[in-house]
Amino acid sequence: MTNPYHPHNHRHCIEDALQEARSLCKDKGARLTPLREKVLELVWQSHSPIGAYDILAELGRLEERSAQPPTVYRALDFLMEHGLIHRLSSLNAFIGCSHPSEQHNSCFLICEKCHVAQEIEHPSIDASLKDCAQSQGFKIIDSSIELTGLCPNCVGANQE
Amino acid sequence: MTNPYHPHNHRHCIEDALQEARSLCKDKGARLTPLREKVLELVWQSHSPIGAYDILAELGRLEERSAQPPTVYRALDFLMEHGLIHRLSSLNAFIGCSHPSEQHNSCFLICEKCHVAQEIEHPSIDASLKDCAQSQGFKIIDSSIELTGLCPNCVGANQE
DNA sequence: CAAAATACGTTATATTGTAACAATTATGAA
DNA sequence: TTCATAATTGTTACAATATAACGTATTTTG
Ligand SMILES: [Zn+2]
Ligand SMILES: [Zn+2]
Ligand SMILES: [Zn+2]
Ligand SMILES: [Zn+2]
Repeated sequence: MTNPYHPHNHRHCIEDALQEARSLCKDKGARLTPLREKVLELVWQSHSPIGAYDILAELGRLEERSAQPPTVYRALDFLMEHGLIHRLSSLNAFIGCSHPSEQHNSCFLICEKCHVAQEIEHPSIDASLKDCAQSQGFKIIDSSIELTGLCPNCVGANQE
Repeated sequence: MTNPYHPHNHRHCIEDALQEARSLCKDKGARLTPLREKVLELVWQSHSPIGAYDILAELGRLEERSAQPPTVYRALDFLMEHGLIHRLSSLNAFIGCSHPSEQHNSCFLICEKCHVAQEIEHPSIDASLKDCAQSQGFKIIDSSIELTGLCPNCVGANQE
């Protein structure tokens, strides 16, 4: 998996994500329409979360007739339902899922400076959360784990 | 600490929270004005998160001249700055902090059915998050950990 | 007291997200 | 194919959450 903090040919990230999405949707009989695919591509345009209205603006730049909010939100809903993107509630923004084919609870490290959000997977986090919830008799249905701070690239850099 | 899922005299929760807030603010030289205290009291009116506009409505019911959004948001900002309340970004809502005098990362169990949100603290969660971030070279500044599901009270109850 | 800082009031507006219904397109059975 | 149905998208209007900007009042400090 590509490290989002290092320079890399990001077209590969996009192409891989689109390819995997097509494959997953085909398997599930879900219709990844051109609009939905376009929105997914825009979400993947960087490793930073993007807002719904930014996606809307990008769509507007591309098409002659500009789309309306429900169009974008519906596409985002579809993509979330099928695990292709995640919503970061602390930012009201969306980001591509780095491993949509595996069932997982998402956990993000969000850099305050460069805005890269890395999805991490660490069994110990899942385990400790599950333990803790279980000890309270709480049944987890969904989780939102978002850690904000400084990524390895930015933690050393002097604040300007 | 009172268990929010069990029936209890909630006035005690409110009074304790207000008392501790007064004491903490006094120590820090922070001004817990009547307005800020009133908002804190409204946040503590239950163990469920409350939205800013619900607080606004409550204020409107109580005072003759109804307050405006900035008034409420400023009070909420103050209360957050001093660790007296937390914001649950997955709900766009606010809840009283159960242990404002201790430095901590908040972690919430939010019941989808009864809407009670319990703040939990478990060293193993903090440890695993810190470990995980550290292994990536990421410096955590703030965390938002919100687990949604069914609380012990509701997990057994039949869905109506 | 006067000056400065802080808090609050007020108006307007930005940002994010949905409800409702119409038009279109894809799907699948007859 | 052809019609009926379901799914998707378009469109309008609006709800819900949050903030900018500026003026007024209050508190603090010298
Ligand atoms: Zn990339
Ligand atoms: Zn960074
Ligand atoms: Zn209580
Ligand atoms: Zn419950």
